[in-house]
Amino acid sequence: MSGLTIGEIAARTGLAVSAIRFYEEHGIVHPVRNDGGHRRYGRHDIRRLSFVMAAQKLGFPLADIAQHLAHLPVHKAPSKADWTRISKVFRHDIDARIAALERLRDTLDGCIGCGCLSLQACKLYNPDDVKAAEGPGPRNLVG
Amino acid sequence: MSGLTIGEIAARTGLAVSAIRFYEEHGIVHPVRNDGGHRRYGRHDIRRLSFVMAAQKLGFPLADIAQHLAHLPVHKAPSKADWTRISKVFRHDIDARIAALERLRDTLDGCIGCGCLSLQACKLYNPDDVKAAEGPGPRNLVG
DNA sequence: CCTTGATCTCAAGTGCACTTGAGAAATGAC
DNA sequence: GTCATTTCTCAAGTGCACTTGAGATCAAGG
Repeated sequence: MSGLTIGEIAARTGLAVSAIRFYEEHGIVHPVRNDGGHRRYGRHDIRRLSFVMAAQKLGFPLADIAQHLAHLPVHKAPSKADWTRISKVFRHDIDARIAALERLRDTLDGCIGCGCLSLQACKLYNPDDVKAAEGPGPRNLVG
Repeated sequence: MSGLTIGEIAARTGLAVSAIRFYEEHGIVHPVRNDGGHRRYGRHDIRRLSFVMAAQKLGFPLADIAQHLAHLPVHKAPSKADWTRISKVFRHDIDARIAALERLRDTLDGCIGCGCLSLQACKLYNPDDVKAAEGPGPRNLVG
């Protein structure tokens, strides 16, 4: 029970080996080393990395995610309370995100009606409504 | 009625002058030049740029946005049909995004219940559910 | 052993979306 | 006509999130 290799972790999470090493540099995982200097991971690291992937999809920058994870125990499984606390932060953010998208959707519905021909009235142009659409700031949703 | 300067466009959209020039390089706006070689924009360019800002918040990469805008007339206001078509694409994407977030939220609710202590059962870890959360891939939502 | 494949470190490169800087020319109020 | 402000071009730099490459070492099956 010496732990999982980086390759096994990569296979289980779907991440690239290079990405996992990169995450280590940024304090997201903290593998121990075996006699040969190779990284050995615990099962809880899979969950940390899964959390990172989920959080990234939500638009959190890595630094923020690392910040959250810094509150979890490093080498053992976090307690139920630990995860519950973090999950609630997520839950809150997701709710806000959904609300923002719904506002944007309603705004767009208005635009479809008006054809966006009126610059003064256009809700897409209107700063307040653009602000209401605040949310991600993403990268590649359409692939 | 010689058109708006880049500074005026920047003021009206909230974008940096450098960003607007950058967008021109990427085919998003097509200002004309005055005798001195300075860019002159039309009012419709404000709307094009507002569209870009909204689309970026939704996670569209610039190249895709430019692709969409390529279907609008360059130097005059687009027709109602033009905007309606584009708005519908947006509407579709927003609906999908909301659905994905709702799925993720439900998943998280499950995790709060279970405390994410079971690796096998954890929905955040479960590949299918992670896939269900597919969506953005953002940058900076928390600021 | 031997060899094949995984892993190691460290430096450099990539892609996106811009920003910054330098030096020159145009604009616009006085 | 003067002068601060704005704009111009073009090259280079920035930040994030990684990937790629080079050269060396470790691990494990036959």
